[in-house]
Parts: sequence; structure tokens; C-alpha cells
Amino acid sequence: MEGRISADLLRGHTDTIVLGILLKNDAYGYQIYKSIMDRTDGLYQLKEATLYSSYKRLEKEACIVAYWGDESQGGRRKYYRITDKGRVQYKQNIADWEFTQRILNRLLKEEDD
Amino acid sequence: MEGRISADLLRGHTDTIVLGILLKNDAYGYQIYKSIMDRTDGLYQLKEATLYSSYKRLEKEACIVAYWGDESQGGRRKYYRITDKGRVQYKQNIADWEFTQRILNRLLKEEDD
DNA sequence: ATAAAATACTATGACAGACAAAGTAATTAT
DNA sequence: ATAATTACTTTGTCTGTCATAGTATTTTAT
Repeated sequence: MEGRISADLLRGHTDTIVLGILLKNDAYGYQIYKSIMDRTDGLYQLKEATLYSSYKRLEKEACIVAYWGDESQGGRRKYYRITDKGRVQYKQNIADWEFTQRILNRLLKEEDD
Repeated sequence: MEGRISADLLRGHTDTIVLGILLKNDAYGYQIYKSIMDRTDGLYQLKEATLYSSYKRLEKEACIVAYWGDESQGGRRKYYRITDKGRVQYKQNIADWEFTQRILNRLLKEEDD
């Protein structure tokens, strides 16, 4: 195990991960990026560009809203806040994911043909 | 839950699913397709074309080899057999997958920031 | 016997999410 | 003063999946 996670194994989860982080607190883009890096010990090396396209997608779907932070103390920071729709979407994604895991386990671990 | 699995949540797993099926017995393309449909009660509606591109990929990587079945009883059937390399790859994929699940659970279910 | 459906395989083009690479600009550390 | 880090963004490429379509044989229904 070389400590890298293939993008394809997590494809489709990026939005859910972002929503999950925003459930707790608003956060700005780079903060979310760093948070994921930290919490996975750098094993999931997703790229900033991937996150930014996720933000754009989630905004378009009205799952998050963006606002500029107070620029007086430090550089510009674009914060994101989860919306009610985003909360619903998050729950749905988690449910879909758990369902998918069951199906996948059925495919990968069953004995009979 | 409307009974459909989004392609993106299983993207990257197709090859592993195919290898997993071939672990037990050789099988021909359409048989593998039907097997997946049956074993998931049609909930995972992956397309034949997706499987055929998986076969092509796996052949190219020497994880499977193809041979034509006995055409005397019925139409042409292209069988696939898993290779030693394919078996190794399968185990690696499963390990990667379990590892990825841990990381994903860490991202989606942890409390602290 | 004939038509319809299922079996079985294949090719082509489009789509979308992730990535690579690069860039801008401010702040902080050396 | 310089380098490193923070912070955000854009453009083009890659790849797995899907939509669509097609060919041909075999089985089932009428």
C-alpha cells in the first residue's frame, strides 16, 4: 500500500465530503482543502482544482452559498455555507452511499454464482 | 430510494467486479452482464458497453485472457479467464478499496474538525 | 411457419468528474 | 529582501461510463 488513493475510487464523493465538512461550520475553500489533507494524513491527495469545481457545482445546485469574509485581517477568503437543500442532499448522498456499499459487497464477497 | 445506483459511486470498481466473478469460473461477456444484473436485482444498471470496455482494458493489462467457446451448441461466446496477474490485481483492488473505505468513513463520520 | 424477443457481441461519439499545470496576489517566515 | 505559504482561479486533458446504434444468431410466442 503506497498510501495514495485512486481518484476513481472516490469519484462522486467529493461533493458529499465538502457538504459533510460544512455541516459543522462555514469554511473557506483553502480551509476545506487543508482540512481534508489533515484528516486523511495526506493519503487522499485530491487537488484544489477538484474542490473548486465541486464548490461551483454545489453552488449551482444551491446546496451551498458563498460569501466573502472580512478582508481586514488577512487576504481574501471565500466562505461557504451549507443550505437546507444541501443538508437534504447530504443525507441523501450518505443513504445512497450506504446502499451502494451493500450492493458492492454483495457483488464482491458473495460465494455462489 | 428509487433503486438506481449512480455510476459515479461505483466508478473504478467495474474491473474489480469482473475479476471477482472470474475468480470462480471462466465466463463469457453476456453471462457476466446477466450475472451482475441478477445478483443486484437490477439495482446496479451498468451497461453492456461499460463491461466490454472493462474486458478490453483487463485484456490489455493481461489480467484476463479471452478465447472463443465451442460454437457447435449455440451462438458465438467469447469466454474470459482470469490470469495470475489478474488474481494479484484483484487482491490489490480489494485492499485499496478497503483502505479507501476507511479514509472515506473518517472523512464522512468523524466529529471533530 | 413466422414474428418477436432474447441472446451475444461490437463500435462510435459524448459527457462529466478529476487531474495537471499554470497563474495571480496577498501574507508570513527567514 | 526573498522564499514559502496562504488563497483563489482558469484552461486543457484524461478516462470510465453511457447513449446509441448496429450485426447476427437462437429461442419463444403466436
